[in-house]
Amino acid sequence: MKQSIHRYKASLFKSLAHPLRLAILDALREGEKTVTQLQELTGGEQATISQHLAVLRVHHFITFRKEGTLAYYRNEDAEVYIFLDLGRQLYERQLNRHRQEIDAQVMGR
Amino acid sequence: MKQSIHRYKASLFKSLAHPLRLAILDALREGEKTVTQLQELTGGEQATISQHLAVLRVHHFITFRKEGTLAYYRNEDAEVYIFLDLGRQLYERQLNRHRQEIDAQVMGR
DNA sequence: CTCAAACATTAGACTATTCATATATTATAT
DNA sequence: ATATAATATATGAATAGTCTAATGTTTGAG
Repeated sequence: MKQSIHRYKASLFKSLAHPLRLAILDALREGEKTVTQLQELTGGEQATISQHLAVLRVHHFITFRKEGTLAYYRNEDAEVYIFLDLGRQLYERQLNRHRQEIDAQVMGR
Repeated sequence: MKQSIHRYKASLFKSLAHPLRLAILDALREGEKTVTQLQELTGGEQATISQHLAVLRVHHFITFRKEGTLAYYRNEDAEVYIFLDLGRQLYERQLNRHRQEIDAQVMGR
């Protein structure tokens, strides 16, 4: 049924729809990072980062390996980045459209 | 700053992260639809549909024209569909990975 | 002018997300 | 055995998103 596809797809989008999770994914573009490193790179609290990592793990965007007391997280599917980059194109076009709207309003006065 | 990009991008993803909104966008693939038609196609309540249409409008995914008492909605940026289709590929791969996980567990017993 | 149809908006209840705080857990060092 | 560092998890409060029901608005018909 189409509805269940939409439900699943929506949950996938939802799991990406958070600034900190996007920041984490971006940080992992350049390879493995520990939780502490991600904390420094993104400026989030330890617990908060762990929670967001858990969300990304459940959705198989990332995976990790333990080494001693450290946890090295890494991206699990490079295709996410194609997706995220396309998302970037999308919003850049939308920003332009938005600017044009405002310009039009200003000109119209 | 990167943070504001992540915030904006997250709000964009969030606006797509709802089953009914995805259903609406899918319904609009084949061209203009009135609110009543969208109601029939997606099975949502009138008010609910209108609210979700408003969300999609704010984010410039759709636009509309009025003709008499009818409102004809249509997609505003065809690139959304490239994006949505890529999303589909993403989750299909994840489903497969998930299935493999389960299989591995079953085999391991 | 009045009514009905199509749609939009508002208000409140309900549900889900998020964050911070506190508390586990695990591994290593002493 | 204890202490500490790194990470994870649980809990509750705050916030945001969603739905339903009711009300508004606009248009066209009669």
